[in-house]
Amino acid sequence: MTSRPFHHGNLRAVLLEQAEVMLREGGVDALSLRELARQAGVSHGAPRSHFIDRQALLDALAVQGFDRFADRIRAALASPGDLAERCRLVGRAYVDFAVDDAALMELMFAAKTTDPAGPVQAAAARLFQLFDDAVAAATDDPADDGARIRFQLLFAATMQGTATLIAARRITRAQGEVVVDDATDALLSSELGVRLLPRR
Amino acid sequence: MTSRPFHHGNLRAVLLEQAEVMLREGGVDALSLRELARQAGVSHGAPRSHFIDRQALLDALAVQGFDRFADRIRAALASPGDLAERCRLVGRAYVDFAVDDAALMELMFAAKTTDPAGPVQAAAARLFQLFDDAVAAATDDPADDGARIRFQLLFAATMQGTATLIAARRITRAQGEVVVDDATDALLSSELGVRLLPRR
DNA sequence: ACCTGAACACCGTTCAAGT
DNA sequence: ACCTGAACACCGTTCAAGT
Repeated sequence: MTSRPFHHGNLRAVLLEQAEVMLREGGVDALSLRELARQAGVSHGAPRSHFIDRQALLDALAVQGFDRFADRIRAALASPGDLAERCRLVGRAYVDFAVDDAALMELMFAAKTTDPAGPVQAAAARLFQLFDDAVAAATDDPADDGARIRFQLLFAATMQGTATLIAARRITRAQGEVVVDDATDALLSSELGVRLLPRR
Repeated sequence: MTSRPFHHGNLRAVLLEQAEVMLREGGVDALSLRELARQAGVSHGAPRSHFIDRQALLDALAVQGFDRFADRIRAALASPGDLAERCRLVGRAYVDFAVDDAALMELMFAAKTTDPAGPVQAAAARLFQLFDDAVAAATDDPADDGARIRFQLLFAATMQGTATLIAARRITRAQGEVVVDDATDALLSSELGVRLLPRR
């Protein structure tokens, strides 16, 4: 209702905000620069001043997405409870985000942005660093880098895959929660899990 | 070099074949009906006789993809070796397919086709039925449907996620193989795995 | 520095018409 | 049944010009 606060300084922010809405409503395909410009009340050439092309806007959305994702994971990691319980919570936060923002998630993990030095890959690295730190803090053997990486990759892969199966409607959300719990149990009781985190 | 064998009966097949090439080379975005028609030497309206719209062609590609995927999994399941070894092979076949045909895989698991009675979901069901049959054949407790489903979902999720992480260039292919092996070990030695497959 | 507006080349989709 | 070709509405991108 409130008319957009003018389009002087903040067109970039307005475009990003509206883009996220369009993304959630119609997926990547529904995201059009011209439509975005129309909604913002500017000419179709205006976005060019802030995003060199469509991919640049998608990249910016991906960076935002990774940062927001990281916030959720951080919150789950900081929750009370023992290690297994916190693992489950992180897993659910992972899957919840990936399912609720499925189109954004697709964007984040689409390999369009292959540049390893780019801001998207950097934002992704910040997210995955959280897992690394969390496992490092919980382990009895902080020096065992190899096992730590293997453990967290296995964890991330399982959650990522669970989210994909839900998004593809191969399984329901409820089934997804069971998978998360089963995965947590299997991981913590595996050779790798016991080596890193003997507590329990 | 060989001029297309005319476009009488087989335009549909020609379009699909060429579409798969374009898909592999440039991703979904690079797939244009008009370009496809141009390559086939027909007018831009011709594809309409075989695919009602672009999505219909994408769906047909997805169905083909699931069937080809199923062939690979079947081959891995039929290979010699003990259960753990066959699990690893299936996992690698899963990840290999998903990485080599990343764009096709994206198409297959994109939720565009939400219709549960559609041919895409049916083709997907045929694939996942293979996992179900394989676990059922290997288990000592064929009646435990719940555990079987949970086990195979956990397996599929892990492989799917591993493939996504590789495609997103978060991990290398070599790291992916380690994840597959670790996942196999963790799954088979988990409570769920031991319940179903006590051998070993 | 930011935005406008015309221009260009490319789409998907529809549909009457041909064979 | 299958294909043509014009028509329509929509894109992304470029770029000179304005402020």
